[in-house]
Amino acid sequence: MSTEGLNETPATPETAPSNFIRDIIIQDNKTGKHGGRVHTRFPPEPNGYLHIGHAKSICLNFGLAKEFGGKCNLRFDDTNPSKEETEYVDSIINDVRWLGFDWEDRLFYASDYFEQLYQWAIQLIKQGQAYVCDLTAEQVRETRGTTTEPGTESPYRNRSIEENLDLFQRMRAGEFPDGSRTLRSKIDMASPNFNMRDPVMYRILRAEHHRTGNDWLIYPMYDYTHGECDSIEGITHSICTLEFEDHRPLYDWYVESLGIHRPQQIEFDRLNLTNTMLSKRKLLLLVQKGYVSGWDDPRMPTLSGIRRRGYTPEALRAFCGSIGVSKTNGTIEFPLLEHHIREDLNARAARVMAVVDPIKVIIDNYPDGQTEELEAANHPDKPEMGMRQVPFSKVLYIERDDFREVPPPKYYRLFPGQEVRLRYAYFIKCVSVVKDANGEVTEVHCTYDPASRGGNSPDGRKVKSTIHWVSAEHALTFEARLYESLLLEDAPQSDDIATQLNPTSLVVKANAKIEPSVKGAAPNTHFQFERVGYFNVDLDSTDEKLVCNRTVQLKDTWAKIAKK
RNA sequence: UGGGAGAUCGUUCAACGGUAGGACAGCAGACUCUGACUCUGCUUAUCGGGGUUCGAAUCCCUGUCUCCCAGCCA
Repeated sequence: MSTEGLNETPATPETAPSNFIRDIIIQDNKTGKHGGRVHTRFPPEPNGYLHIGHAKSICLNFGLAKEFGGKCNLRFDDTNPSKEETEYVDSIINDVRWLGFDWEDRLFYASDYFEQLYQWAIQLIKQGQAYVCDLTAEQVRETRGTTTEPGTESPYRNRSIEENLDLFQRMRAGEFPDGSRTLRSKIDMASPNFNMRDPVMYRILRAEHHRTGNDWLIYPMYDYTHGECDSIEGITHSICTLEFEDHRPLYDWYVESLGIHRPQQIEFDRLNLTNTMLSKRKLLLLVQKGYVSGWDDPRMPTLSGIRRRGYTPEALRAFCGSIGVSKTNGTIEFPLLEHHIREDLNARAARVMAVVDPIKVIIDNYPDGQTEELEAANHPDKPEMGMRQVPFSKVLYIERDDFREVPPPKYYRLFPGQEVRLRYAYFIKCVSVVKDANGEVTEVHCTYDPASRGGNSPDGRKVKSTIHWVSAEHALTFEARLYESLLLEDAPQSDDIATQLNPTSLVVKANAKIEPSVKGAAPNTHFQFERVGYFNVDLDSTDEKLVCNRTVQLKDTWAKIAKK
């Protein structure tokens, strides 16, 4: 059986209300501000893997472009070679594509523009708006001033244009050691906005760049780079997160000073999720310190992690559409994400019976050695997904949690004297139990009602509960990986990640049992294990050993009742 | 105690001077061969104080609280 190639279900933007950025675009189109054009971009730095926070930005940028008949570029903001790697570039390309977006032939790199940026820097020098500064990093910091005091001007601020041109050219040529000089913009050391206090445009940095190799010894800073890249690409709306609000005056200063196309920077709030780390720096730490198996560990909030966990692009897009866009600094509750993956998988995932924590059930009055095939629906609401045969025999496994020797109040499942239905099979009644030396129940003995074959009794008798099962003889043994949040609930925010980790974020059930129909299912096939949760086949699966990840549990009303 | 940006149900997004609405969560019920799904119902909000107005979440003033900014990171 296979659910390969789950049908594409369209994201539902029409269910999402408008947002302030959409309103700005509508207004701009009305006034003809950008000639009715909409051109956005998603500009990650290739210094880590994309996470679900990036998904919000991706959906926003590509989504807006699509909605307004515009374009969206993918551009790598690769101006700091010391942190960037090709591995990250590749993963980002893969992840954006997986999410379902297409930049066509518009894949760019800030490094594509290094020469142009250099020429523009010369222009600013010639315009008297940039100068080479010999101050050390520490001196620059000391002279920057404070929130209440203005900074002091660099003694090198008034060098002649000729000297600046010469020095800058020699910076590029490699005549000076790393960190010894910078090119700075000549703006206003007394500005209340620190970004305007003669910001650094270029630093000397001998580091191999993942694309330009050792061609450059000087690298442009983000602020000097971003607006110009947007400008070159004809970006109309440059959408970024809130922390860049203070940078907007500088963004504008560069494109205006250069006299080039001026895109419009708009800031929105970055995604925060309860109980979830969404900082590249901390995620890198988790990987480096080995707290997770890698960037694609299914507990990671990276796109590669949640993909491996079994989240679908459709669910992610629906989630991103549902959370809205604003400037409020909020935190989305994780259950909203879970709602969207359940909604998607409920509609599409094939049903299957699997027992994660097995306990043996023996049907005393069932003939020894007999096997029969029972018919089961692959999806309760989708007959077109077909039926399958599930083998039944005398010895079965059921979920340990579906049997209690002493039932708590409102417990509908199996206990001595109680009759339940085995899904698609028979009514069974518990008659006795066998225990080991420790008093643990090892076997539950039942009798079945042959007249109830298929799951209904001709006498109209009702049972309170239907439970899932597998035939011991026919079941496949598999490894179920049960995930919980990587972080402890209410973990205090701190850099000491170790103390915040949930010790049960991964529980491996090596002896889980599943019906034989799943044999050979391809990696990342999604299933609903009935009454347990949504699972997908993990990459670690082999022909000999099936490994499944629990994507998310089914909602569990019983768990709530039991708690009370 | 400088500058920038915010504040609407528990959470989040809407309402753009004219009935405060949706989603998630929660609660109660119906249905059910998944205690799932689905369906029904319910609870709960305009940060405080002033003003303008026939009418204010929306405009004005004022106070409070939260977030961001002093990398040669992005």
